[in-house]
Amino acid sequence: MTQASGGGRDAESVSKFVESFAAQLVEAGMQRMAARVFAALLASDKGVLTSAELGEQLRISPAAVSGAVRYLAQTHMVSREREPGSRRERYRVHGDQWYEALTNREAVLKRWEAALREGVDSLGPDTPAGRRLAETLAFFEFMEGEVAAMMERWRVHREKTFGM
Amino acid sequence: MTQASGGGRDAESVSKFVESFAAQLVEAGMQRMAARVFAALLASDKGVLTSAELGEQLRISPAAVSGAVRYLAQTHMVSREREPGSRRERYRVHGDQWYEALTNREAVLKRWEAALREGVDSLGPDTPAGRRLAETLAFFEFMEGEVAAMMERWRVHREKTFGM
DNA sequence: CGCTGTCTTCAGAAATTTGTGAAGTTAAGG
DNA sequence: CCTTAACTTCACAAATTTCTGAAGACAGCG
Repeated sequence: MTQASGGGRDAESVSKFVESFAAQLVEAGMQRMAARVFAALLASDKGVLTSAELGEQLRISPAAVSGAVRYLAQTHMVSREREPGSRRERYRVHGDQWYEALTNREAVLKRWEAALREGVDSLGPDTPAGRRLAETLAFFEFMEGEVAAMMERWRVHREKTFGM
Repeated sequence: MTQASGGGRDAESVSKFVESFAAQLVEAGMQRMAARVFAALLASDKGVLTSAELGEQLRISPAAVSGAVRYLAQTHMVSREREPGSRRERYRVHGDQWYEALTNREAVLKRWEAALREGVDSLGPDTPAGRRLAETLAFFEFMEGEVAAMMERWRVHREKTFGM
């Protein structure tokens, strides 16, 4: 049997969750196919699916899977594994790694900071606009440190709550 | 004179910063016009511009300004002010309010949490996938508290650094 | 060495998003 | 009230993005 009672793991329940969570991700700016693939992985039993499984479950072409997976791997939301002795590839969501990646807007922050620094510079640090930019810059610099500390606290909290 | 020496506030310096900062915002998912309008406000002397000024500086139609400003106001990145005794409207970036808004993904977080909760429920809390979703949910709940505390620390830090 | 399963790349069709001009709405000023 | 400045809404053209089928590349296997 695929599934029996109550809180079911039947195809429809899974699909319902996948689509609704993906919709949230899309709204937050993620590409649609990437979001759907990611949600499908999250909802899978092992946290691992092959390209074919993804394609079948989501009803999308191999090309779409390929594109989505490339994006997800680049942003470290999933990792790819070569199933040894086969040309199949498997994609895995690492459970605790992906939201760290989510927080890893670090690269993004760095670029924002660079743009702001240039702005302070070119508008002049003593102009009102320059001061405004400088304060914004300070905020991002502050954030960067805080986020790191926060993730550390999360790890501790996680151990306590979910055991290791 | 509009500007004299060195770190110039000439139209070109401003425009260069505006476009480059806007580009970063776009890359992070913001609509292009909204990003440009916002950057222009950030780089303005008073942090306030009228619709006409925005349109002229960015070379965009009133319709585009209107759309951008609506988005920015909805997300609390800027506030609108009726200039009293005139039909002009002015848009202001609040210097210290907008990045609080940036952090106010709270509404977003809430919706993610809702979707995850539904997922845990429908996949079953004792399935591997259910447990994975539950942990993710816990992460977001943890985040929500942390972000609030972090912003409080920023306010303190800000006072110290920039005076009150 | 050639066959075959699997992923990737590519060109183009389809859908979506974006920005504009023009018409519509609102309210200040005479 | 009527006029008119200022913002908003709307329909559409243009640009961009998205997804697919088909061809290509790569690597196991016989």
